Amino acid sequence: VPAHIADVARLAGVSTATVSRAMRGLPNVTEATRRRVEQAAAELDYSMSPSASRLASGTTRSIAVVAPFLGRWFFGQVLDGIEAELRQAGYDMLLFSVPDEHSRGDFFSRMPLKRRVDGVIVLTLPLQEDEELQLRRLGLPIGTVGDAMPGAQHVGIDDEAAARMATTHLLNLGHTRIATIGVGEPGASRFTVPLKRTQGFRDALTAAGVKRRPEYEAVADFTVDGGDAAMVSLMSLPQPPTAVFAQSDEMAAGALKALRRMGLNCPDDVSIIGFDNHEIADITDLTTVGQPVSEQGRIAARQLLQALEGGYDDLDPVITVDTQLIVRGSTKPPTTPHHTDATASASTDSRTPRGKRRRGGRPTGESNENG
Amino acid sequence: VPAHIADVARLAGVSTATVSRAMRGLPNVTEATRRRVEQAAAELDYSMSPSASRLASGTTRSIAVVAPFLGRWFFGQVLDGIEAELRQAGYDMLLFSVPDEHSRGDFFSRMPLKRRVDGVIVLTLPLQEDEELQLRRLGLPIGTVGDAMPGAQHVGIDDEAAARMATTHLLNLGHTRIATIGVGEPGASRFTVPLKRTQGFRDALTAAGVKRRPEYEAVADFTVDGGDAAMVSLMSLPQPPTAVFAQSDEMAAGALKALRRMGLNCPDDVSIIGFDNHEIADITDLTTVGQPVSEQGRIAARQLLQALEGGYDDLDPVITVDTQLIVRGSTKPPTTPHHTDATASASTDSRTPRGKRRRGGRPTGESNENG
DNA sequence: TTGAAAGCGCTAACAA
DNA sequence: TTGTTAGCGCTTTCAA
Repeated sequence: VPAHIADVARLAGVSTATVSRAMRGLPNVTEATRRRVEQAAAELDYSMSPSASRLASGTTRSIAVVAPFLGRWFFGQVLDGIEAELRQAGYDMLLFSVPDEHSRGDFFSRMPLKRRVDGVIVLTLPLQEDEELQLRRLGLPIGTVGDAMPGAQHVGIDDEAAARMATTHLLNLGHTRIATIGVGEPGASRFTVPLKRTQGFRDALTAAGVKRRPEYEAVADFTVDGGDAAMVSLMSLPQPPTAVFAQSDEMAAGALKALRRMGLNCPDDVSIIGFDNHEIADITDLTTVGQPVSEQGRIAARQLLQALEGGYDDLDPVITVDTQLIVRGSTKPPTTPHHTDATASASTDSRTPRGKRRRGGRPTGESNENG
Repeated sequence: VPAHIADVARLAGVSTATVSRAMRGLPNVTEATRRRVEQAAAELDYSMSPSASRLASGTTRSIAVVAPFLGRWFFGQVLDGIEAELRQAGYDMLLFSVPDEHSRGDFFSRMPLKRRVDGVIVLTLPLQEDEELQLRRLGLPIGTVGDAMPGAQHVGIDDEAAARMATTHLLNLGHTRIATIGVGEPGASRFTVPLKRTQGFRDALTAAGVKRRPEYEAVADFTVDGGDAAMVSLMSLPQPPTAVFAQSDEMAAGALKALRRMGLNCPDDVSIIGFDNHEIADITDLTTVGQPVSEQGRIAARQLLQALEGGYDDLDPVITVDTQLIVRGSTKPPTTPHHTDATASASTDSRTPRGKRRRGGRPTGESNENG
């Protein structure tokens, strides 16, 4: 039999209202009273009933997180960041995953968040217009990570600048036959990440005076297998690329797999640069563009909490975190041609510091300060 | 202004009690009435308040999942399985992560689950005695995945048999200098997985008449870096092993990294077998022991729901799922010695079918049927 | 700063 | 099968 607020009130010699105030740390309670209440609560091993509290207050102190997958590295990292921040603030975290069309349709039609949470964080989920509408009709503050949504708080990276940085790294090594893997299927979804990264890729080529070749832009779905298949088709071209910018480390890993199967070597035959600084990038010695993933989750959570606790106004609608070039063993100058230099240059503006070294003898990194 | 149950009742021309019954699909409602209620609810865009429902019914229709990390592959996979199962049953999933001593102490002392959930699933979290006690005092049904807890439902694999299978694979290739990576620090925690896997490792050696060497049992913490460090120390022995059984794919990946750095080749210089069939195993062409991870989450959730919905009794207290040897390119006979055969044999009992081929030309696999 | 009392929106007995 | 009604355990006015 759990203790009730009335039991605590009785033991502390105050009213239930005072217990409620004291337990929630409201300001209008004497220190002495608060202490007595806390002691009584401890003695009775009291903890309030969230349902009763929620019903009475109309606030849930819960946040929903909606993600397409839970089992992928990126989402796990973001979740970790969100969880840490929410727990610290005493909020509950409800998890919803919408991996396929079915669960997704179900989710958006039934909107199981309805009177359940105070806010929502959406992770890299390209929403249809009507889905967005459904979400917005909840009337809750919404945060997004990785893929922006008009009108919602957003934290992410500058995908275009990061892609330029990756591509420029390859250009600076002397490559000119550079392909990218990850281009979205035309009009397939509203997943904007590949659009932006492809744009950055093209811009870097243009800036370097390298002609864009459509056959060097391979569609893939950000999975290992997708990267594998894309690499196979790239290497089957009459003139295969000497360097590849994979728009995710998972696709890069697939590309490496494909090369191995074809008896080709990276970086001797083809240089590959990935994106994310996934754990497999470290393991496979993959040059990549690092982004602070769980940090983005933490920021998104913090922003949402801030919106809830009053300060809707002084909220940055968009927060952009830095990316960073991490050079490992998967990129090097092409075997034959004109090698210029091994330094990347892909910052958003020309004031970006160059040649920063990371502490502790880890790979050379260059920051891309934006936001 | 959201509609209330009274509004629906009015519109449907019934009482609130009937609305409640109809909406929850209770049996004692006429089809006609139910339809009218549902129409009214749809018309008013009504959805019940979970807090009110919980307060009145005393049941939360929520499950807590407690995990040490959210960002690691294994946990993400399990979560995915749990989430799918819970959502289907209309349960909410609350996530708690306890990555460090601080958050862990906080969690177990404040027990934020108290009146919040109907059941708990604990993922591979080796609990201290008092923590276990705290959990049990909640009086809720508890399920565990990966690391058992006395008195709680459990789903997992037969770690000993699986480790025997892995080790026997190396033995059958002709190796005799076989090390393992992942042995727990003596008495460090109650994390039983490495204990069991090490036991299986030793048993396989003994069964093959190979003498056990203490220096071939390297302590590591199931991370990439831990595997790396362990591999370095193994290869620095006067007589380094020719084959290594890493007790997780992440440690195996670390071992591969270490080898690469030392200028050694896998499998030419050292064979490595991992454990889990993590995505990196596929990527790095690693022979490993596969286990159905998200499936274990799904099963754990299903069991817990079953316990909640009445059938505490006819519940298997322990469910063991099969593991499977997945042979890839990281294991081969040692360069010099006596090669016997390339077939593994590590089943729990002698009736285990042998030499099963997986459909579709994937790597040879052998099932380890237990449970 | 504290207390009294009226809800918050539903569910579960019980009665019909 | 349906309705009536008394809670579920808090929070929040409002008054003191």
